[in-house]
Amino acid sequence: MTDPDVRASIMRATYEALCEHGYTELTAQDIADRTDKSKSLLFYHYDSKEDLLADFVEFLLERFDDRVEETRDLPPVERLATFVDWFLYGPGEDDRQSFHTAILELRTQAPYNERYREKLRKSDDQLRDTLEEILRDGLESGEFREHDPEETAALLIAAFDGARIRQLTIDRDEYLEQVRSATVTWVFDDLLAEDASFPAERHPRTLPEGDEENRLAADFGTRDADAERGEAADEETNADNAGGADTDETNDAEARDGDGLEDDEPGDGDAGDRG
Amino acid sequence: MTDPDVRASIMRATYEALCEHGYTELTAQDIADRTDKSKSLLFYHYDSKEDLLADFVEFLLERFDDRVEETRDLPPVERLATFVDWFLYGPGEDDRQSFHTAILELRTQAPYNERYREKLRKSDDQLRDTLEEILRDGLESGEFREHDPEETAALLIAAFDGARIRQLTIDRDEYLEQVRSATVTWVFDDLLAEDASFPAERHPRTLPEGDEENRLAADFGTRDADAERGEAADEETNADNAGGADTDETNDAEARDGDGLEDDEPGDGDAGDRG
DNA sequence: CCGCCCTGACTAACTAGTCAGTTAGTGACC
DNA sequence: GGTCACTAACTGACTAGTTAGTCAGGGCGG
Repeated sequence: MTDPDVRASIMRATYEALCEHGYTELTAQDIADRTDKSKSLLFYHYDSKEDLLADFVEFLLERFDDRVEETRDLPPVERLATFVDWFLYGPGEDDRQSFHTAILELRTQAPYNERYREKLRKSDDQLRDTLEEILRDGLESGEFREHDPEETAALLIAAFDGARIRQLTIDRDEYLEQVRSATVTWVFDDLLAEDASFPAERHPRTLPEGDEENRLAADFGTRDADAERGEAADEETNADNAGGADTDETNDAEARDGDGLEDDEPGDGDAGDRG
Repeated sequence: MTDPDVRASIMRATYEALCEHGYTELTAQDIADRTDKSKSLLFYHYDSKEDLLADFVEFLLERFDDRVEETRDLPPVERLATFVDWFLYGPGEDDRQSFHTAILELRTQAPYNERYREKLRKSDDQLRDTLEEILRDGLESGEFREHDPEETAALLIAAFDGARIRQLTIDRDEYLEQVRSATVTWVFDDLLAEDASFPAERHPRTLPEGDEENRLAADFGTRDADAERGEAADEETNADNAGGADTDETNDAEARDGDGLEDDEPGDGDAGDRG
């Protein structure tokens, strides 16, 4: 993979395909269909589908890094609140939902796939380091009471991840609000010194405009592409650009500055290859 | 499915096959191979593979119900401690691990599969009801301080589920201990009235004998079957009883009283069918 | 004319589900 | 006690559909 534009275009196509089909039903053809190139080209650039998906996870990590960087200047309490909101957004943002559903499927393959596992571990490191950094900063500045940042970080990540997973898988939206509320009660209110109280959600459940919920889609041009594509799609066995996703110039520009892919909360993995 | 013995035998085979292959790589043949019957019979008893798996989840729920019932007499604090241990067992119990890994894969299919989603929701109800009951009992008896049992239950389930998932997927065992410890610090220590302190883990990380970790396997005869089976297995395309799992009399007896399948912490689901 | 990007057509492997037919059991009737 | 009718349980062989990955070659810029 030499050309970064080609990569960006494949990554975008992969993102869209994942949203529409989920991970297990994702085929190489699905990805190619969202490109103006053929399926064969995917195997020209990548040795296997797994290879491609692993690169996609890598791509996600780069994005996540950038997002974390943006918050570095905020005071600990604000940063912590932002962190919470990354996880406990929505519900009601369909593209994000279906994307995270797909990523969750991918995560559950990690125990059987060392490549995925490795990437997801890296992601877990990033996430935990970030959160621990926030907590330590708060300790140093005296905004937070004495506590064990490592354990607390583990608890928060596990709780938020668990809430999201249950919301996605059993469609129980109440987990998001309840876990947020319980976390504030049991953890944040104690964490903060006497007078302070933990700030409320940034993007409240009722979004002011259709603004925030379009970020992801907009960054990747998903919505537009969907609209344009409409029917047309495919007639039998042609993998050509019927579903062409974008005009070529906007392609790399968009992909480069839009930040897409909210949180990616990596999973983890274990075990060896299957029998 | 009229004959309960046949069902039990299929359930056992499904359990074993799931442990060995995981959910996504599970084939009808894999299940049949762990039976002394043919693959065709599975489709005689069930309309589809999905049908069979849905029944398997149902089967799991029945088991879980029984387990919950067993703890009903314990005082709230004890029950709560037992509950924690159900989730945060191990690591190091390989059969449980691989089983839960497989079930996690199944859970992530729930967003695309109404049948699974429905069953998993039922399981979620059971779990939450149980935990809320424990918390309310503790409130009534004065053992627990004032709090919101619903929110607290959501937090605990999400945190434990999240910890387990991260342990399974990225193979980060530390989540189990850290989340347990953080939960005791932030939640249980506050929950309990002044003097009391939350009891330690029942089956400590270093198991006294090889006793507890064999429960699951023993109940289903996994270990023995594995050992007996050894090589032999299959030569080309015969689905006969080369891997016969048990002598026929022991079959139903075992399946009937052994309780197998520890916790099953159901996930949830959403969305519609795939495109 | 070389080498890179790219493609359509193909295949090899796999697997859910079907189907025509066999076997074993049960009861009824002589 | 024999045999006939009927049925539920069961099977091996087969099919239809799917999809990752290959390959021989086309075009084109330098």
